[in-house]
Amino acid sequence: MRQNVTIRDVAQRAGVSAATASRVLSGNPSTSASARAKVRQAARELQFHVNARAKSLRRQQTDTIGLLLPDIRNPFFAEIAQAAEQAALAAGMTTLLCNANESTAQQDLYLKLLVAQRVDGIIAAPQGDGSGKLDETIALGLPLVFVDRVIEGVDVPSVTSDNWSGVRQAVRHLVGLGHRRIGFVTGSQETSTGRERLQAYREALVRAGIRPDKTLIRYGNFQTESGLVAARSLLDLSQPPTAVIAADSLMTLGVVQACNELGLVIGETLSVIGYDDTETTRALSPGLTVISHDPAAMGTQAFAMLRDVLGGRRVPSVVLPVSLVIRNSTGPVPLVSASATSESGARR
Amino acid sequence: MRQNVTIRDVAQRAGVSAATASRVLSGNPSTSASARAKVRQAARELQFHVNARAKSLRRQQTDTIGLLLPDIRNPFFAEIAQAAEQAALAAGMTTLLCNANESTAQQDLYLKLLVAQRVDGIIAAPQGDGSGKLDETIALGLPLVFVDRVIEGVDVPSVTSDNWSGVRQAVRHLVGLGHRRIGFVTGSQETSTGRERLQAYREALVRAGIRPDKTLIRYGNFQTESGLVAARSLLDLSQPPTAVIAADSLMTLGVVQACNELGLVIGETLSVIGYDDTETTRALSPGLTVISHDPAAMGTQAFAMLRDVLGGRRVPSVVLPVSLVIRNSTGPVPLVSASATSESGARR
DNA sequence: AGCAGATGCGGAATCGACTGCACGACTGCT
DNA sequence: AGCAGTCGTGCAGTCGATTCCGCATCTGCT
Repeated sequence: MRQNVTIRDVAQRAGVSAATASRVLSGNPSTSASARAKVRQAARELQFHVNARAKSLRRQQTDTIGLLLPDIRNPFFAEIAQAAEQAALAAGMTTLLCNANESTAQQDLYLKLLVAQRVDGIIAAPQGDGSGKLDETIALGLPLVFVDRVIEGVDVPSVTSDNWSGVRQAVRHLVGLGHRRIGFVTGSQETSTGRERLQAYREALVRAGIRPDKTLIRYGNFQTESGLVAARSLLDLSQPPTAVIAADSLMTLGVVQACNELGLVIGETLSVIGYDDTETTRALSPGLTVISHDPAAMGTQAFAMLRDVLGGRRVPSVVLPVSLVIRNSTGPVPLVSASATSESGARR
Repeated sequence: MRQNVTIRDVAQRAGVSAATASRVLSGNPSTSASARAKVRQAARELQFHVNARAKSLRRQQTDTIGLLLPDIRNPFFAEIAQAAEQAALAAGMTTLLCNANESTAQQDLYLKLLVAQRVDGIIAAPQGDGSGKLDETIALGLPLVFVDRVIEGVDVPSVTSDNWSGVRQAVRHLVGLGHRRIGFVTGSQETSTGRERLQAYREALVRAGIRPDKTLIRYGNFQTESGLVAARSLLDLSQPPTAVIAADSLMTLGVVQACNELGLVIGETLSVIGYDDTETTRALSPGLTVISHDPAAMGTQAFAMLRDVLGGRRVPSVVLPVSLVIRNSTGPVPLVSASATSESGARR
């Protein structure tokens, strides 16, 4: 049998009661030096590892947080995960990773599981409108912090980044280069980021005196493949856009893949602005102009906020700034538009 | 107070004993239809969520696995994580994510934590030579499965991919194109993959009748930055290689970044072979020739193996095949070598 | 009617650690 | 010497769910 060593065994070997052993091992100061020495030694000899489940049953606190993310394969969320998890570790807390797979159903499944596990709190990049399990969880009073995404209308502190400003800067940059037909590949409208970025795109166009054109908008799902499909479809238009903005890192990759497929020269025949400045985007050539924010900071910050909530403090939401990193994937409008030369030209 | 609803409350409301309530909720067949109905209803009304910690204390089983990976930001490991975690979820098990940060010390910290949490088993991509906590954990008899990486000499089933064959194919491909000065950016020698791939590189060169040249080998740490530094240094040689192989996905990105920086045309002035066929590599242009394996399959397989171990079955290790995906980043040796034109030419 | 066997249920012990309470020993003061 | 206060310790109860054991009831058969 594995791991039967209980605190009682340690106590016995040390010649003290379990109560004393417990006090020594949990650093309770009212213990004698001799008891401390004997218990520590016994624990070492027996390779004692406290049973965290039993402990948390008694203490009514698990030192565990849930981290509910839509997709860990998305480098943006991977960064958040890494940062949050390292911060938790430093605070002596364990992280339960929950990968909702961009599915509200699976998110609900995981929320149930987190409640059952009696995690002390949850950091989530939520999905959906807050109906279902998410509302229930909030009603339960489980400490919760949103990261990146939010649910409108619920009172939960959040760390997000400034989607409006990011997209506005991107559109302004393109307009400044003379673009007027700007395509937009948006993410799931089930998410706040998906909605906000799309809205920001429309608004920024209007401000620039351009009437938003439905045919230039494509709805993706934050996955590479959807970006690829969206871009293909945009570029297949009889009047294709001269620039495309993608609203998330993976979809950005999809757009770039589509350009490569079609042999477009990014930054010349087509301008592209991506989302998230990841190691990937930095490896692309030509360098990608991106809306950049700081997922690691978001993760760290989210954990700090959760600790505050756990500590009973009231914390305000934070919106982190974003910046537009201009590289070589954006340029002036070509004299002849993207695929006018090849396909749609032939179509007339 | 949050979540005080215990099974006793449910039992009371349903007018039965806690024992019966427990039996109903855990699907024990010896319950009457009427008890089932009453208990289920009461549980629903009270929003009862079983306390998983209490349950596992009693059952001596936690339905939780530990997933110990070196770096979740590495897309390769993110894929493994996602696959393993989804498989666990489907089996009704929770995943504790442990990000060792490519550090043996942190790995040990996490192993301690996993033991304290009494996870049922661990899937790990281990680090180091097995001394320290890893050996202790094995000695404890905690079910363990290695994924991607192994520790030599310990008896733990593993899912790995065929590093030897992958690198051999890569070298052969380059030699076939006429390359004889082939640089190699290897990963941490603290890992089995780091060691095997380097060894395989040396061996493949010898087989091809080329004497391995120490000056063409650079030691990275599986991070992008190290690949960048390594590639810069290789390309800065007075006799730079005409081709470079990178031994992991992130370092591959680093190598590509270095080439972009120096303005080298990948596939012409320098041939590059990367590791792992991720969505990133597929977005690069020119398309990257890569040694490809299947992290998702590794993750799924690793979980399946762990279940077998948990079930007391004896499972053999598995080595998954790899393939060389040839794209456009590899080409014949240029007439004038990579930087001979620019730098080293000027140096003479 | 009488009996064996099946079935559903409740009481109580249990998993492992923590902690309130009480007690004995010791110190320092009057 | 006597007393109050401090300190270290152990006993036993508790957290919430599961499960062994035994009892009562019911069914079906002779």
